[in-house]
Amino acid sequence: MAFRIDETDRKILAELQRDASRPLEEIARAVGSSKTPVWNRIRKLKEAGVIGAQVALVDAEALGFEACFFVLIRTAEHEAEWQQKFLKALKERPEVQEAHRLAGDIDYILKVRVPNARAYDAFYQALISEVKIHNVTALLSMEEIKSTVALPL
Amino acid sequence: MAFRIDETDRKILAELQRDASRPLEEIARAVGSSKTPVWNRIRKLKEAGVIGAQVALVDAEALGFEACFFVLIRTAEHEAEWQQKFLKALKERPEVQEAHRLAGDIDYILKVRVPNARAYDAFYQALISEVKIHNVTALLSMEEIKSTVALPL
DNA sequence: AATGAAATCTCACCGGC
DNA sequence: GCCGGTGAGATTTCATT
Repeated sequence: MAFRIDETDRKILAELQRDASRPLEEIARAVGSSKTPVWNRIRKLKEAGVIGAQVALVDAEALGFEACFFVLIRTAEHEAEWQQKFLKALKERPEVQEAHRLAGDIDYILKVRVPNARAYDAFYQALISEVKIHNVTALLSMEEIKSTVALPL
Repeated sequence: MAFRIDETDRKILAELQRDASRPLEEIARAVGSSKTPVWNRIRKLKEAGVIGAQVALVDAEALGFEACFFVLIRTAEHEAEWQQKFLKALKERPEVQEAHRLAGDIDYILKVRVPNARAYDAFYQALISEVKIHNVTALLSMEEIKSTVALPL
């Protein structure tokens, strides 16, 4: 199911991951080709779902989202019904930017972005009132050293 | 320093975080305004750095990036020189999508995206040979339940 | 099949009101 | 804040390799 990518596709994706707002002609020049072939490749990559949405990145700090937590979750429950409810809760809460189910000791990790510690506590209280959770550890970020959505192509 | 945002700005940012490829007129309609005022607001938000780059989101799975690790790091070293070297290493490695310095017991958390477990091991070996690290725990993601860059505006 | 020229059409951007 | 003009650039077609 992994989409077949050649070197030119790879370069195009790398460019679009960096800055998708530039004119097609500039992208084409950057990858050493020209408009039409690059445009056709981009179209195919979009059709195949390799390229998804095109979004504007917004500065969290500038808007006062000063707190970022990584939340490690252990649960006693492993029934399908409980999991359904838990996943639904995560997907519905916009402060959850990432949620992964893990292998091993810890069952889930979340990345939660909120204005301040108080807002995190509100989130936490709401979550544990919705679903039963065995053990929670919150790691508070002091400094965002690096943050990118770009894949290492 | 937090930029002053009103309700209309908030709606505009929410739209641009969802899909920045739509024509200005559509954005304007979605936020209940019209082209000129929306355009002026977007310009100001860009000048203020609230809106950063515009990027294409690329599907990691479709390109064979099947493995995602969260790496918890404890270190004995806390001197400036060591930290410099460590941060530099993280910033230079493209497989590190996120890196945060933490408060508390664990010093750093990384999010590392690689094609497979072998590639993670290569990354890990390279990292610990560059800088001395006291203790590392890798959490392997089995399932990406949610992943968004959008802030909960 | 891939390219590049060229034609058309959409829309960002900037003026007047 | 609305309206409309202008030109850049996206999208399509076509001739060429």
